[in-house]
Amino acid sequence: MAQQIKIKDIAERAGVSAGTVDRIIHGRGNVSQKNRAAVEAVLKEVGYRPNVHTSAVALKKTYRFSVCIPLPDDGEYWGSVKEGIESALDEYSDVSIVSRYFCYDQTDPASCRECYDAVAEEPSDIVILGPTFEELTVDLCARLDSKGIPYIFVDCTIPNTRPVAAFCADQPSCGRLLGSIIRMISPQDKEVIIAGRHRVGPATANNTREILEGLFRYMEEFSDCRPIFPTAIIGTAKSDCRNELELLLKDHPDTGLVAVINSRGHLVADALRDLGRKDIRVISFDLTRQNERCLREGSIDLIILQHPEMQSFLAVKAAIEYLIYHKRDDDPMRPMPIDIITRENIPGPSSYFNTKSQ
Amino acid sequence: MAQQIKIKDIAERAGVSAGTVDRIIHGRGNVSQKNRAAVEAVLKEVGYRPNVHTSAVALKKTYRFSVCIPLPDDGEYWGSVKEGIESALDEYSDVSIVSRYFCYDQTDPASCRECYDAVAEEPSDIVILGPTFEELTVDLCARLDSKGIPYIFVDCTIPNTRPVAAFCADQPSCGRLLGSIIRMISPQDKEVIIAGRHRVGPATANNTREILEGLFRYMEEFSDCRPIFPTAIIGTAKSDCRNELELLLKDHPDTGLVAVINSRGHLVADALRDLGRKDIRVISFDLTRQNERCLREGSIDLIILQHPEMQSFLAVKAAIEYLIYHKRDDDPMRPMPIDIITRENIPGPSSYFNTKSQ
DNA sequence: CTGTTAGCGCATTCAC
DNA sequence: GTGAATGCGCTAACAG
Repeated sequence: MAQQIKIKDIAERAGVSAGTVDRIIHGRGNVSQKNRAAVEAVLKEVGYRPNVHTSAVALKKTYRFSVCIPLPDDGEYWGSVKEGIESALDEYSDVSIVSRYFCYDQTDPASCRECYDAVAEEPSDIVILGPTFEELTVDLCARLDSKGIPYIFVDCTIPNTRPVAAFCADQPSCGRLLGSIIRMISPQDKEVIIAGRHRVGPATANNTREILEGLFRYMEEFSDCRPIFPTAIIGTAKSDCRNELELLLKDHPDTGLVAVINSRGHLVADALRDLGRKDIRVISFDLTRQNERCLREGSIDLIILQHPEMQSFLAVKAAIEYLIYHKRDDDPMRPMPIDIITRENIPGPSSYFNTKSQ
Repeated sequence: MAQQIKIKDIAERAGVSAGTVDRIIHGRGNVSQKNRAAVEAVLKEVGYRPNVHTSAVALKKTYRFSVCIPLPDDGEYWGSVKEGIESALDEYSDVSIVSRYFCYDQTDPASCRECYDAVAEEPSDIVILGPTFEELTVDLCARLDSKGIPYIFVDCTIPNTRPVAAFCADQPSCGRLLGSIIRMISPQDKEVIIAGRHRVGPATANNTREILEGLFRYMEEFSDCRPIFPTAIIGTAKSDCRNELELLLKDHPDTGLVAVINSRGHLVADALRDLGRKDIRVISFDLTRQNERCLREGSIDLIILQHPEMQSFLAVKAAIEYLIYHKRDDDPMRPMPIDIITRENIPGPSSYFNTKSQ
């Protein structure tokens, strides 16, 4: 197929040695203007693509990956992120990587700051970053930039940073998608409750806000469904959720659908079950273990999913490609798919990209 | 991380040379019982995993891939399959592969037979097979088996064959999924039309039949929606579709939804538009270019999608892994995800697995 | 049957 | 500043 042209070939064409070509390719300096020009001409002409395998073989360097994400609870969102990372490290076990996790409490800016400080001090070759607090992250990225440490975002991206890549779903689209689903499945003449607390203040992540923005914009365009009540009923504790929900339903007995804009749909589903309201449909984000259970039980109807394990898998892959040959795109954004999951198409346990054996 | 143990190490441990170990790993014979036992013991103990890169480097063999699929029209289903293959060949351009396509008319058994004959004669290292006609495929596979040529299925699997792997979505689940969507979005007190011709006879592919089976089984379980009319209105020609649809709607004016069980949803959508029936919702399978247009226009509401380009991408990947080191699983099935696509989550043009550059 | 050896393409070190 | 030389881990050909 393609890719037959070797470094030696272009060396020959340019009338230099392989070593010189290599120096130019890797921008390692110590090359005369004349040779540089000659080689670059050939390089441009032939469209050289290095052989991944031989590079990897020759480069016996061990790369230091720092992974900085919120605490990954098993079966929860960030747990899936971690799984994707592990699975990629396994898939690419032929490149020598040592990974180190730095995890913070995503509800606690202080914890995040502390964690970020550690990351900034760590001598990493690359950082994979699942950001929550915007300002802190901008700060961390500036520090990494100044130390020349590249970083890759998963889950969401942060303005005013310079990541190598960012793997995240478009949040406003998620909101619009939610809107369109609501329009489609909301029982006629019923009210809809939008549930999920939107943390406020400068320390907040964008995702929830962007989802809501997308949703509301969509709802303005298609104003053919009953009024919507943005509320904040989802506390961490089960009882809170149930009580708030009960109060709300007293005011709005004609509710036909609850849309949860975070991963806590299972709390709502269970609360509704306890309240004996089987007639109310539930939509949630994220296929956490609890949500999957509710989906199977039928107490959650739909899940909107932005494959976290795929995002992190691809992040590791991109990191490797960046490090081995300096693959850098102008636009770091890697738009990730958004899926709709029902009981009938729950994805299997093994991620798609991994073959089964081992 | 893992993968530090080299072939040389295990040779040392077993008290033999690297060459012997290699012979055993590759089942190339010419090894004494004693040495074989010793090496296999060590092998099992240490859980050796060969280094992909060095294998690929050392093996400068050029692999011959034969791809045998229905004619890939641009923007249609099998066009996506081809795209996935090309994209994988590009991704793995560092292994030397020559690919050759053998395409047949999926509506014509004679064409398929002829094509299969050519494939059976071709000296391939591996065959990637998108089957349509069951009996012919069983026959081809038997011939490939007898010649020792491995094969991998995409899109669907065929009983009584021995593929290395099979990348396909579970069709009955697709049917059940369709059922659940119908239940969710079908307007109350409206009828539902199931559209799509189910070719009959021994030469038929399974997919459509299995989808229908899944759908009907699901509908039996949840009999809370209005009667369904399995019909066969979708001809190849536009005018046929429109006429048949018009007749049908005369008998069933109260139709609220048409579910198309193949990729021809756009024909129905356009026909409904021509008939001025904007009130009828449309679901279809497969995100072909035409269907994507209708989705954007709003004339198709939902698409059920079984990422054809992902299936074929993974098929090529599996083929490479199988050839380079004889990775073979007991169960060839690789269940593929099924997605629900609306206007708001149409996947981007670049497939997920490929990074953008080059 | 078995050990030894050459070489895959590239990155890097070391003489020149 | 530059070319030649070495080795990464593995495969396959070759010599015993």
